[in-house]
Amino acid sequence: MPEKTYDHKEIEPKWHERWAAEPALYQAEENSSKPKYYVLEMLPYPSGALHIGHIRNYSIGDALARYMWMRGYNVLHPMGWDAFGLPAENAAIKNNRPPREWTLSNVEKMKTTHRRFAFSYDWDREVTTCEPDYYRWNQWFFLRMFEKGLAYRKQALVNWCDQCATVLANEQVVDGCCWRHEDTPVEQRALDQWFLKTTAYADELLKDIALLEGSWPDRVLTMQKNWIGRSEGAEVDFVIEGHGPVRVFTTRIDTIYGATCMILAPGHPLVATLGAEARAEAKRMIDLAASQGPGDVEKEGFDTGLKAVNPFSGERIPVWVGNFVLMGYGTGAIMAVPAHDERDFEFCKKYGINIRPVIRPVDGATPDVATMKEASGEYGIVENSGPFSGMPSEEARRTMAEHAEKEGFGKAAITFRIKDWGVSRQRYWGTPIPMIHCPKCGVAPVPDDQLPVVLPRQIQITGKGRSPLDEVPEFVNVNCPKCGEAARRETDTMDTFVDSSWYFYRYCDAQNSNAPFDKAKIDYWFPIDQYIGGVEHAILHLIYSRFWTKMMRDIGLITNDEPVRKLFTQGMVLANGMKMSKSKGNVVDAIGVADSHGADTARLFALFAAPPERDMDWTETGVDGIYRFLGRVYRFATRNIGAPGELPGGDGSADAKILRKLHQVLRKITQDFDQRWHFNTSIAAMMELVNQAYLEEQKISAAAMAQLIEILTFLLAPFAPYLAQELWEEQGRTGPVFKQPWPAYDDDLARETEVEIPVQINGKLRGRVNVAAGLDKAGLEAAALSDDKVQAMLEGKTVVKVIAVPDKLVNIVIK
RNA sequence: GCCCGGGUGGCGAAAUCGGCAGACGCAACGGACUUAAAAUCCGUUAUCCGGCAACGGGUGUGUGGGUUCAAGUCCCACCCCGGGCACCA
Repeated sequence: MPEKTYDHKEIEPKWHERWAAEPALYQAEENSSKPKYYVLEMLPYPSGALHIGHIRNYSIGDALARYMWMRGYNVLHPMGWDAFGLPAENAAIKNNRPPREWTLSNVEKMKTTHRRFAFSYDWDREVTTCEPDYYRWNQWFFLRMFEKGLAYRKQALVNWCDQCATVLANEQVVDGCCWRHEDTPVEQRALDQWFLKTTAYADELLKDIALLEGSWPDRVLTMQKNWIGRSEGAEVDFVIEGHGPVRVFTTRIDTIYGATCMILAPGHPLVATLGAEARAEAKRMIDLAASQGPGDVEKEGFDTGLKAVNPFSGERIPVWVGNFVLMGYGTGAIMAVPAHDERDFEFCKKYGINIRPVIRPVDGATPDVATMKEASGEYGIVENSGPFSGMPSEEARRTMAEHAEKEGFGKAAITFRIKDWGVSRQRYWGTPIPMIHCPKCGVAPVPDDQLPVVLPRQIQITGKGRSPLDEVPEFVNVNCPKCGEAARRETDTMDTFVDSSWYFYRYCDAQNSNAPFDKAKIDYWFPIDQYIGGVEHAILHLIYSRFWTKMMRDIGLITNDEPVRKLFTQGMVLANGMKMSKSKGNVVDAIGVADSHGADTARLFALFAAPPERDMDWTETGVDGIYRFLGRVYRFATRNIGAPGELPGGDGSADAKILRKLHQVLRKITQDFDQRWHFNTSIAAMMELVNQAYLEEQKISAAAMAQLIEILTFLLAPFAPYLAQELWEEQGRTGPVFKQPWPAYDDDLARETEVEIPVQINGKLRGRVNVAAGLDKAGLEAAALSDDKVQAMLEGKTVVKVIAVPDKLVNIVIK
């Protein structure tokens, strides 16, 4: 066949069209005898355009999906849209376009790009979270959780901008001010909001991390452990004179005799009972903390004038309010032990509060208050602590907690850092929370048969007022499902993390209109065999998803404990060494690359430039290099397909050589897929193969050439689907190449017959010998020692030792 | 401050189990083809010293130590870069 020039503009549109006419191409089989494989990339937000960061993510998943098809699996590879969220509302304000219209048009654009890149998605299972057929199940789950006490209502603080008269999302707060009013500081306001009880699963979420070890990245598991933040200690009541008991949480009850004051969080309920001045000061601290964000904040506080009684010692200590005490952790109140806690030390030093050491280091003296520069948090021997003096810290922690429990003023306790999940958003573009507020009956759930509570489409979004839904009377005004009287619908909508917490279950049964999914289908497909996405979702999305799975299991919908068997987090894509961002204007658009170089080139380069877990740099010249490679493959294949069947002249050594390389590369790539996922080296291996094929082209027999081209086509199939399919057709074959069986490598063909062995003398490379592959130690040693050059170097020296490693090297130690 | 990654040619990187450091690609340079250029094909390219040369020798994986016949790889100490968490009592 005459050589053809590679032109992606001819090949790609041709197959793009043909594949569009085959809707079943990437469908998962419903009742299959094959083993299943569920590969999933994280649900994207439909921003309107794919960039090369997406391309990298999907290229990894798609290569894997296609490989698993070739390995004979029933592959589920779905895609959908995380379609609710703030950008649609912002677009509505800016361009006066309805959020739904804006979102769905973005979905269409992105879907077109997905198809352009030939990602093998089963679009029959597409999930769009802003559509009622999806979000009705968010509501349904919410009701189930409400029934079980897992969804509840309580007051919580929100960011408030006075100018907009609206609630701001955290990302709308810039430097403590409103994003649209740069000189309006954000205030904290308390609103009644809905929460999901993630803390009910805190223990299990932590414990089951053990099930994920080895198949999730360690750092993700570490982040989750820290996020859950289990901490063992004790709770103790201090009686505040004139007020009654206030409970503190401490991990160091053994230091309680060293407590010299009690400190309340500014948001502690007791603070609300103080005088106007104190309340104003506490409010100022709360707003300041919210506007400063995380970071080093100077500790400050004030004395309330109240006294608390230490239940162990009977000592009266002052009660302070301190900005560094968090209302959201423990009980919102602490006992300050400045001698043994760094933060307490800093605070007490600043305000001249007493410091009293009560722990002596095991191998040292009790710290001297006069010269102390810092707190000592070490365990040691308890002293100056009444009957507990002399105990080691560990023992004292246990004994003192038991004592507190016996006396009725405390107990051993475990506290978690993880909080319940606040799901209320004072927004329009989200799932309506299916609740009704009745003046008579209180909060009443919407009955199941009235689901979904549909978002009204005719709506004015101005960015002002509490929630846009409040302005829609036909939405708000309902009759109470209990008493039938006039009532108000809940106007908060759900956090979009709700949508992404269970979408991968819906993929298994996306059209079901009677239930979120059919259990039998979940039993077949779950867990997800391989989940691929960015590490930025290590905590929120992946913890919420785990929580949701456990919740669904406990209401009897599924049986699995964890949603994801294996997790892979790919690295970021940089553009010419810089992080891509809209503000820098260096976002590389996927369509642009597909136009200029083709989808295959973009996909291949996304995998070639670095190992997938590491950050990679996108460079135009690098992309050119991949394009050249594909051109080399195509020209080589086309000119050699059906080449005249002449046997090689000579001994056939060129055949043996190229087939050896071919099977070595096939073995390497097979192993890369099965174990290591270093596709950058897989692609490098293909390049080596093609380079060698160019050099030996004239000497290869027709039979070897046919094998070479066929296997090379298979090797390309997971990475460059267009080119692989085109080559498949050029070889006179039909059907999708990615449904062909993956070839088995032949170890015998791959075996080297002769190897070059480096010979070292005292660890330095001094020569090389050619020997038969697999030659044993003795033979290797003999071969090395008989080498002329080695002989010369050994002249007049004593050989102390010879290390010979078959097929690797020989090292001769001499004196 | 704490917890993860990472540091290898001019650049992206490779070296999978302690065994030839720099595969593969980019860039650069040289050659072939061409009237010419592009494209393509073939080469060279860690670095220093000696040599016209083939070649020979030294150095080299952030720094300093260590283990070993042998260290990019293992151990100890430290420096730098990136990311995450950050008053969690």
